[in-house]
Amino acid sequence: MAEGPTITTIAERAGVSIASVSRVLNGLPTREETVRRVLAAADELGYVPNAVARSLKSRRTLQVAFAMADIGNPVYVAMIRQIQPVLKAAGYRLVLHSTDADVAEEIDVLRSLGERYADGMIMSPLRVTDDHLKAITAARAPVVIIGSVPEGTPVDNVRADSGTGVRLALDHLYALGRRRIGFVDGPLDTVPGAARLAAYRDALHALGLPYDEDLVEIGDFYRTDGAAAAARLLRRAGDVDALMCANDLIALGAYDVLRRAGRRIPADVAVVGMDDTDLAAVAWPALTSVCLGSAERGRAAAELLLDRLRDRERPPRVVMVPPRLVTRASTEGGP
Amino acid sequence: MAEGPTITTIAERAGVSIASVSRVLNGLPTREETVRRVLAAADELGYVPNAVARSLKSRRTLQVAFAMADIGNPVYVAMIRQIQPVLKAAGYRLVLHSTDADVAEEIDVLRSLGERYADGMIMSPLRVTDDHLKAITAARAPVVIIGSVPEGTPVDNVRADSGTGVRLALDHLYALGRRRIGFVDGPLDTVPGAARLAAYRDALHALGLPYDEDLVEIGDFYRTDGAAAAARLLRRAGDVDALMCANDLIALGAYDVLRRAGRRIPADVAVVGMDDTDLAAVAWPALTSVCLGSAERGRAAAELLLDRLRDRERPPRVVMVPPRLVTRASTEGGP
DNA sequence: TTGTAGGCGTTATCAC
DNA sequence: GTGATAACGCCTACAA
Repeated sequence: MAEGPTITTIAERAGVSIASVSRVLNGLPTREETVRRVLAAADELGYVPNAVARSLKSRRTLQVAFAMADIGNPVYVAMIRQIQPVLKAAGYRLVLHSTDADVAEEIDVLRSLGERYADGMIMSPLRVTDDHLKAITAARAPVVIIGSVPEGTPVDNVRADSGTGVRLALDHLYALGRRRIGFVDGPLDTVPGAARLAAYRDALHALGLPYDEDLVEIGDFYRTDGAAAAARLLRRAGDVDALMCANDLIALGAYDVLRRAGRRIPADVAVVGMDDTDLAAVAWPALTSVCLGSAERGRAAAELLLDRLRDRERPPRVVMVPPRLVTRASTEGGP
Repeated sequence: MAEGPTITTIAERAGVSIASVSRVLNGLPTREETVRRVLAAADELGYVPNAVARSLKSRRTLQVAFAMADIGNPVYVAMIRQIQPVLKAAGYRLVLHSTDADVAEEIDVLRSLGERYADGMIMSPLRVTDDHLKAITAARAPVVIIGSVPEGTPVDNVRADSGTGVRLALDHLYALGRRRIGFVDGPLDTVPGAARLAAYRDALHALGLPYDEDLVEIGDFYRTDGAAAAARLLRRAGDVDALMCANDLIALGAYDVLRRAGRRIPADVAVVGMDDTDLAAVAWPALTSVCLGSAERGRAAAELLLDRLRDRERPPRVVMVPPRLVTRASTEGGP
């Protein structure tokens, strides 16, 4: 762990100037003899270029940050799995930020881009406040948002269509003969929470079903909150025959409650989740879930960002990833 | 996204030297008037210090890298969840590397520390080859290994005791009356794969049960491989009444196969996994699993590394995290 | 083709 | 207390 060699060390060893060393190392035209001596010296010394010094000069860090609410949610893991190889192939490292969906922390992370430790950032916020929008446009490096931002916001943006997703799920449940379809949502001040509730109402309307407040409960996007909310719903509307859940974690929470209440899935209550995470396939009965394309969204975001890093001036782009219903055992068969 | 302000900009604006700016910004004793003018200028300009320049000077990046096989395995997610906050509290960012358990890539990642983009690294390799050991000791920054390295290797090291873990599981199965206990392992050239097989043999011996080759199958540490291996095992040893699996993913693969074969869990075949990931609790029936303390190991590794960054000279430390059997429905009741 | 020198933005050591 | 000034390691005009 001695002091590492620098181009100066190499220059001395090879008997040339540091400029020549730099040229050789960067493949610029150089006399063959010089090339040989420099490479030999570099090799003997085990030289590795200092990324920090290079960054200071080049004004590029070859790092990209990814900020999400909680890496415990498999949705984000699915995104990272796609983001990482795309970045890596382009020579970028990935820096991770967990924000706990805390607005102040997300703003902070955006502001931290001013430290120039990364060339750009991918962020997947649950809430998008005015402060977010300000921080995004003020950010010192390009930002790609996974999630919906207000129309016209000048930001590269990858969005899922959870509205259509809810619609797909409700159509499916309706086709199975379910008529008392409950909805367990996440917080209404989050973008997905609000969008999914609206979509639920619209879908009911389109199906000619009444909107019944007793059938709706709000928790948070975690399993335990989902369980609590599902329990409340079940108490209020015991005749529910299907549960639409705003994500897979909530759905698994609902599983726990339904089991404890002695309701069979799907015979008594069909359950649909959202995000189609790995958990959906593992759960028993396997969980029908609306796939919002987390993997595709991650990949698209990474590509948008790389593209943006190549051309800062191109107009912002919006990528829509269509939803897809993945039916499994939790909705098979009738009531 | 204009060129960001630097201490030079501030110095001009405040009518002082860059040295004074630096002093104020670093809280060194300065005349009050100067402090005020500098802070005012910095504030007006929205100054944020450049992390790269600071790193070049200070020779610290305030970044730590974490390298693991595959972020798709919840074990690593559990580690990250602990590592991240610990690092963050100490002012470090987290850089992520997925290596696919590829030895060459892991060596590469270790070597990349020579670029000095991180102050240290936490690595959780499946295989530990001689090349690993060489690369680790040659690394230009401190490395903490999660997993077992040969006795006496001068490296900070956090290890689980999967041997004892296997023993706990087999004792449990034996107590439940199981006598034909199969074992689905991962590759034998991995450290955990080899250790767990040895432990399986020892445990059988201690219990007075014969070692039967037909009861052992090797796959990889993924669900599909686990399923294939379990299927082979089932064909060869149809009378198996329990399956010990080398991790949770394998166990879930075994679930699939057992179900397809019409075997009830646990009535016909009890199943035990390893790692006690989130999946174990979600699966149905809930999976009994040996908790190897992924979370604790992550936290311990982060703390070892931070500690090492404070004192490069202290002797290497080894932290052992004891295993714990978490019993769930997949092993309840007798044959 | 090669070397000298300046600068990227900070910190830190000097004199003043 | 404060201001020049020299690093940190690299890249790149510009000169030779």
